[in-house]
Order: sequence, then C-alpha cells, then structure tokens
Amino acid sequence: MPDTRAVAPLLLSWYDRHHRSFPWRVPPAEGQRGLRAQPYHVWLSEVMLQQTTVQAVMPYFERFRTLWPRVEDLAAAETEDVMKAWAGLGYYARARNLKKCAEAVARDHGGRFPDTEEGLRALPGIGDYTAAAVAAIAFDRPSAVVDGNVERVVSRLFRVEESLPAAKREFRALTASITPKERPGDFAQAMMDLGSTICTPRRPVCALCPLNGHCLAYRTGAEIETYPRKAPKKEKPVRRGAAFVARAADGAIFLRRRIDSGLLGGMSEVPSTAWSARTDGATEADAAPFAADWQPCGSVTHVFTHFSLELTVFAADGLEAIRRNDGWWEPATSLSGAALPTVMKKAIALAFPQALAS
DNA sequence: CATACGTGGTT
DNA sequence: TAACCAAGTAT
Repeated sequence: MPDTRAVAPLLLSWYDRHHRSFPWRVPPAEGQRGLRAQPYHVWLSEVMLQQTTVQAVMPYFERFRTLWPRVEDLAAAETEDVMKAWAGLGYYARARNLKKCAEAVARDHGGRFPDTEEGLRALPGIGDYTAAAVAAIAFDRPSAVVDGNVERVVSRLFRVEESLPAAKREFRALTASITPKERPGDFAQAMMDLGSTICTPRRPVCALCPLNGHCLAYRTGAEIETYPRKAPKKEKPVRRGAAFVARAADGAIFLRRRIDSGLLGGMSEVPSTAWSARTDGATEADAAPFAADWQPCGSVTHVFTHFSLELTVFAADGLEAIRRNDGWWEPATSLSGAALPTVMKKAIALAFPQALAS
C-alpha cells in the first residue's frame, strides 16, 4: 500500500508550483493567507464543470458572473434568461437546477451557501461530488472530493482492480484516506489538476508525477492506462425525425418551448416530429406544424449521450407571421441569443445559413 | 444499480 | 473515424 500520509504534502508542494489559474480560483499563495474563493463562484463553476471541459466553461462562467454577480441576482433572474445564457453548454437540467438552487439559497439561507457537505448536498443540482468540492474549496472542510480525475489518480495510486461504477465506494474511502485536514481545498484542486495534466487517461506523464514514488500501478509496472477499470459501454442506437424551420418575410423564425422535463427540457426548438427508431426513411412533410411550401433541404446528424439523431430538415420561407398559441416568431435580430440547443442551431443553419450569423 | 441527460475536443 | 473523454446528478 502507498504511504497515505506522504501523498498530501507531495501533492500540495507540486500544486504550489504547477497549479492552473482560473477565474473561479484563488491561487494557493493567497489561500495560505486566508483568502477564499466566493462560495457562489465555486458553486457556479463546479456545476458548469460537471461533465464539461474547462475550455467550454470559461466563457459561460464569465458571462454568468457579469449578468448575475451575486446568488441573489441569479435567484431573481428570469428562468428563460438563464436558459438563454446556458444554451450550448449542454445537460440543461443543470441550468434548471442552478436557478432552483439559487432561489433556495436566497430564500432559505439568507443568500449564504450552507458551509457543510450535508447542507450543500440537500440543494438542487448538488450531488456528492459538488457538495464535497464546495465544502472543501470554499469552506475548508476536509471532505473527500471524488470526480473522474480523482477516480483515475486513486485507481492507479492504489491499483484498484474493481470496475466502475461498482468501485465508487472504494474510491471515496481511498480518497478520504489521503485527504489532509490542512488545505483540503487545495488538495482537491491539486488532485484534479494532476489528473488533467499528468495522470491523464492516455499516455500519462508518470516521469513528472510527484506521486510516482508511491504509485502502485507505476511501481509494479502495470498497464497504467488501463486504470480505472470500467464496465463495457452500450452502443448508441440511431433515432430519426424531421424538423421544420419556418421563416417569415421579415426574417423571424418560428420557435416553440420544450417541456421542462426530459431531453433539452425547457429549451427552445423549431417544430419537430418525435424522434423514433423508425428506419424506413420516409420523409414526413405532412407532419409539418402548419401548411406551407415545405422544401426538403437535407439532414443534420447530432450525437447525444445515449443515441444519435438524424434529423431531416424542411424549410419554408417568406411566410406571413400569423400569431399562434403553440409558439412564437423569434425576430432575426435576437435569434442567436435564443435558448436554442446546438442540435436546433444546426437545423436552422442548414435551412437558412445566415440566420444565426448576427 | 441502470439509465437518461449535451456538447465539443482528442486520438 | 469511431471511440473515448470532461470537475456528475436525478430518478
């Protein structure tokens, strides 16, 4: 077994020299002087970073912080504006829960985030990972912060043979065994930095790792890339459907709002048929939301987490923007700022290449 | 415990 | 290029 006491000092020393800088972070030197990142910023960044890359998150984080500087501002915002600001980041339940969480903090906690893992865990959109991360980073709690990076580091450090997701409990216990009471927030961020820059999924740079002297997988000559062990994945089915992009004479595009639950919940869309597993290849101009001169203009493919979608796109142009109760005509000038998920932007761009240029 | 839930980048 | 991956959560 690795010497669990030796890990944290080595890792923190490495972090002091090699930490990455982000808008939501406080550098370790300032942390040592007692400065802490704002819980609101830590929480916002952690939610955005769930299953999402730092690069993708960066502009969204800055945008949210500008639009809503405090959690009370976010709590008071229009949900539709939050969805618009989140559009393109994916996993839209996060945006809905983000708003609910802000409201709960403002209403039930006087605008202050709970400072314990348990208190945080009870809020919408905050699970085991985020509760532990916010508790450690914002409130100096020695919680076991386990994300995908940490699972990878720990699985190699201790050469864990059990597969994910069954190994979750073991990873949590092992992480707790190396988490220090001093600087737990820096330790958590250091583990994640190590996982994303040194202990990478493929081609890890073990020669530069501050923990290589204690890493069981490294010391025993194991095939390091094969950790963590994972259960085999299921293959993605293909679903098909049709989308109808209607443009008025003034350039407005007809949009609808999807129901709050399920895929792309609460986001905007162009009228579409259901997405089925049907493979007969029929076109369905007759499934259009209203009568018009619908012209087929090709198809777009979009890959979701658990299926691929092939969307046949129909377009109609120069329509009279008659008022309808099942949607609205989004003006050309505001279309690019609408709450449109990427798949819908693809469909609109195929029908009218300049529509989203704005 | 398994499944639903986005998107864009990398290999 | 198909596969894999990225700071997970809710049900």
